[in-house]
Amino acid sequence: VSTIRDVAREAGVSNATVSRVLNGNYPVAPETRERVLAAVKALGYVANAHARALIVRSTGTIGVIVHDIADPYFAEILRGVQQVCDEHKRLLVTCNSMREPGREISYIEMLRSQKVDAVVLAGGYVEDDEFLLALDEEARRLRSVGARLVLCGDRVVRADAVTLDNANGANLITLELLRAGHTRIAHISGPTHFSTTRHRQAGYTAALESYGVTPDPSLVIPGDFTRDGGYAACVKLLESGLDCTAIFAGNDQTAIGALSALRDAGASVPADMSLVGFGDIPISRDLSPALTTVRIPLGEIGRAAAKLALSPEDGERVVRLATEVVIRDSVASRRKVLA
Amino acid sequence: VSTIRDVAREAGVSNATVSRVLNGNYPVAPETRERVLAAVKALGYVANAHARALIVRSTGTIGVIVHDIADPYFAEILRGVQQVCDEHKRLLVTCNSMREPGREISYIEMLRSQKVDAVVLAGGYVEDDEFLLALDEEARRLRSVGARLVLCGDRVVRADAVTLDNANGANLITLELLRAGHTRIAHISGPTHFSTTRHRQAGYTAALESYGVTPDPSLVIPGDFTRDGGYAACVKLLESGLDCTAIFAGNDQTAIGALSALRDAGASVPADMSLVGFGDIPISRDLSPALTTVRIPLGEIGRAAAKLALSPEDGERVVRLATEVVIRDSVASRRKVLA
DNA sequence: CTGAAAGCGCTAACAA
DNA sequence: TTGTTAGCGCTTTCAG
Repeated sequence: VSTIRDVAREAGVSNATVSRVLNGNYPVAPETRERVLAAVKALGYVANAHARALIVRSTGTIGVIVHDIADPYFAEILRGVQQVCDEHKRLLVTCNSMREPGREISYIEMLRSQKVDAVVLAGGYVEDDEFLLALDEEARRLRSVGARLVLCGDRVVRADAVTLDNANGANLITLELLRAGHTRIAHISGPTHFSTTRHRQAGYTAALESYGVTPDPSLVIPGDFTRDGGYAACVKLLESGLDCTAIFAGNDQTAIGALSALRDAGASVPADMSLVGFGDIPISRDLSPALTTVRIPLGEIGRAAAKLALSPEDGERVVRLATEVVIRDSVASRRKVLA
Repeated sequence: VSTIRDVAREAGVSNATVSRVLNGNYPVAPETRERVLAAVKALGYVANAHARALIVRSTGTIGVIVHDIADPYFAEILRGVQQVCDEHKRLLVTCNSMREPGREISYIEMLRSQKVDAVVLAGGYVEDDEFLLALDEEARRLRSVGARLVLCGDRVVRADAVTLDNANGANLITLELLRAGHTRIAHISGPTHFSTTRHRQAGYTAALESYGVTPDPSLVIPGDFTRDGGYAACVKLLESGLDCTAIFAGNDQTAIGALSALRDAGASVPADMSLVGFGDIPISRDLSPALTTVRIPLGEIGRAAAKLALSPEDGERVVRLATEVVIRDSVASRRKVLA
């Protein structure tokens, strides 16, 4: 429990001198400097970050709120954020909202009380007026103390953002299925009220229409972006007896669940059923069959978000990241079958 | 940027009264209370956590250091820690050491300056004297300010710990392979100098010997506990032309890499090669074939560690968690083949 | 180059 | 029940 005073006494100087040595932003005699450093090491002294934060404007801390830390999607984003934070010697505070919008607001408030330099909100946002209003208000308050809110995904309120063209990605991957000759394509969607869910479904529908196939509402099964949700949705799809030859899962976790459901049902992928996902989380390539999916530059999202969070200039910047289809082995061509 | 004084002025009371309303640990007239609460809401006031931390003993924050946030192994532990922290309304600060011991020490120091109530060190520890000495010193310092260090894995220094019988788990899974008739069993191990690596390898060797098969050093290939490391090690194993019928991967990530290497080499699992892992991360059951592995109660480790971190009573407590073999589809019986 | 002193925003005695 | 006041440990003018 040693304070700056203890170090000062040990080194035979004033506490102001110790402070100057530690912060290195002021001239100090080399010899004095040595003595102070020796005292610091001897006592294992580290400055009280809170006392410091009371004075200095920046705490060097940034907060990030994710839906679920153990979901590879967020884990990869988080790793990107961490990377940039480490490079800049910033501390990262992680919070799990478990997909509860109310908790996200509470966390922002908590982070605000911690005087973080910025908060990164990673993940889809529920499209609910009350939530959006509260979020906007928090963004405003953060701004009023020189801090920032950075959104990842869709820019639902006025704030810095790293965005993704979810609709386009969904369009492209659906087109891939269409091009392979599939017309009865099921879609396991995400949680309702999430902008991500809506955009991906929109891209799917648009692709269908652009190919002249009328979207069949009974082919879109609600999911929740989790592995178990994907499994359950796929079981439901199979039991319903709906005839489809391909499934577009709303995200990779959902695809993983669907893949296992298919396997458990004795259906072979892609021979009996083609399957695609969205996200390209690392495990996708190691699945059997390796998953054809939409690549989201997850790490890049995190890095870009962290850079926005750390750069002091204000003004609602938007970084737009591209998605691309990555073809692997989970789609079979129906043309060949027909030929 | 409103302070407690602004709220006090707005409500027409003193700052002490505001403090009492907010902390709710002192009698305040209901009518006054209402006025204060109204002012708080109107101003969007949240107390400055740092000013508070300067006075109150506990900051309600706990820090956790993991090797890699995006590794499912640590992500699951982290989720457990988060869960308990949420239940107790504690803030969690997450740090990534990227497997660098030096960085772990730096992080503990940083967390100490943040006056966290405890730091949880999740993951294997390098068995290096300098590191261990530094770690022990940090544990002592943490203790001296009423904080705690909680270890997950092996109890390498005097501190609270959640331990795991790695040797036993490795022994059991190797026995499983032996029982299926395999005698030429390769082992892809972990990073050198990690206690976890050593213990798992020891369990493997012991199992072999208990079955009367002499361990062949050329069958243990160094790995690094990552997917790519597992892939590379497996390729090396295949190229070396060593005859083995089964592989015990040091952890599941390694097994995933090995599985892909095997697939890419055209070898079928388990028909051509049996494969087992260690950890039972969630994805293990979704692999093809589903992976036979050693189950580690990852979430439970996190929860137990968090509980130790939050419980004030001191005194180097050790929570011992059990591992168990979970049989899935990646091991083939060689007896049948011979029969 | 170094020291003395003010004060960051809050809580906790101590008074009233 | 409420207000006044003394710090928590640090940084930062302002003197010297």
